[in-house]
Amino acid sequence: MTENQSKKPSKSDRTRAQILEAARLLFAERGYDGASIRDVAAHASIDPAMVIRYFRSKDELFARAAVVDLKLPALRVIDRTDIGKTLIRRFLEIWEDPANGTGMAILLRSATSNEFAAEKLRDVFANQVRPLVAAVADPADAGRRAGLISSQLLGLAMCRYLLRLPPVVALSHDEIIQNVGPTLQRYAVGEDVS
Amino acid sequence: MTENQSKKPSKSDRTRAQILEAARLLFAERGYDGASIRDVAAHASIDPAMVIRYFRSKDELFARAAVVDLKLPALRVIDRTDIGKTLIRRFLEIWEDPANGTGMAILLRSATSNEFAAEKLRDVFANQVRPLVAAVADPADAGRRAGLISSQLLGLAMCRYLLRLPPVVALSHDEIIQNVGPTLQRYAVGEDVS
DNA sequence: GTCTATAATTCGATAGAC
DNA sequence: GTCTATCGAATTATAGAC
Repeated sequence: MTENQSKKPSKSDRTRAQILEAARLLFAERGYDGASIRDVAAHASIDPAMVIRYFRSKDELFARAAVVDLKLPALRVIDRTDIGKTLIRRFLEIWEDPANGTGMAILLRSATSNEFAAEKLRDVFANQVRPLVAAVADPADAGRRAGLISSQLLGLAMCRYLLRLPPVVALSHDEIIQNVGPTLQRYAVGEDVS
Repeated sequence: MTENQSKKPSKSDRTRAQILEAARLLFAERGYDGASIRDVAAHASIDPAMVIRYFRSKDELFARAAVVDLKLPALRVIDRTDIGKTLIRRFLEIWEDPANGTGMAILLRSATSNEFAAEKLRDVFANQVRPLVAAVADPADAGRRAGLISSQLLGLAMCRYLLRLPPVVALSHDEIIQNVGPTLQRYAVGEDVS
């Protein structure tokens, strides 16, 4: 934070990056409790003490690893009549891209048993998903609509990428877009009730 | 298993039931890793050694606690035109009933980081959800349709009961039925693609 | 049937040599 | 900057007294 604001990729930086990469991989695969500092160190081929030296504690390491930027603002200028398909396409891009998909997997894998992860996931909803919905729908309904959209998308992620339910894993991108797109379209801009 | 097939609720049986009830509550709230045998014992007001004596191991205790019977076969004789609303109503009944809701919470809370829980949840899908869908839809499509239905229902459970996303918690039963019902209806018997 | 005492691991984190 | 050695706490599980 003090010295390296421009060029040199010092050895410290590379070691730190290696630790963080190993941590992201293991947290995404096994969750917070299932990935020990010793596991992370072994996967990064360094000593466990180095993990603490660079990140102070396991909690801080997890906090650095659990960073998500869905880059949804780029979707703001879209056609309201196609928002359902646009959302589900972006969802597939995010989850099947190594960087963003890993970030979401880290949060979702631990959110059921780790309050910090749960809070971070609620933050992603409040700061990234809901504002997008508010931009295309009545702001008064945005919370409820964004909640319904999130319920479908988190459930799909659970079944396809974490729980790996065979029939959901087997779905092609086109099948997902054709089936889930209309659901999201209705949740986002369809006529609502009471 | 050997002696008590009829009447007496012996002290053993009562102790065993107390342990199991405490375990179900804590597994549902904190997940497999978060609920220790010591926690369970303390909550049942007995000694930790008793938990092992009655259930042999933590794994076996979890297996006994993670029992789910959704009682979906009772839904088989329903109108195809109303299956969406019927399913979402049954979903709300299950999750907001202390017995069944706790069972599902136990599985879902741990399924992301515990392979046994994940396998049990896949079993519930294969043996309880999918057969119901196969009874009302083309059996050739049953897996895909049941997978889509599960993605919406598990996602709703995650957002409402585990993650507790505020806008989803705030939804009334009627709002959920009105919004999610049509989604499930289309997944169950709507025209499909590719 | 219940509890005390403890074995055997595993974990996160620290101290200090080099 | 990296590693060895280890501490202290928590865990599951066992042995045995009462």
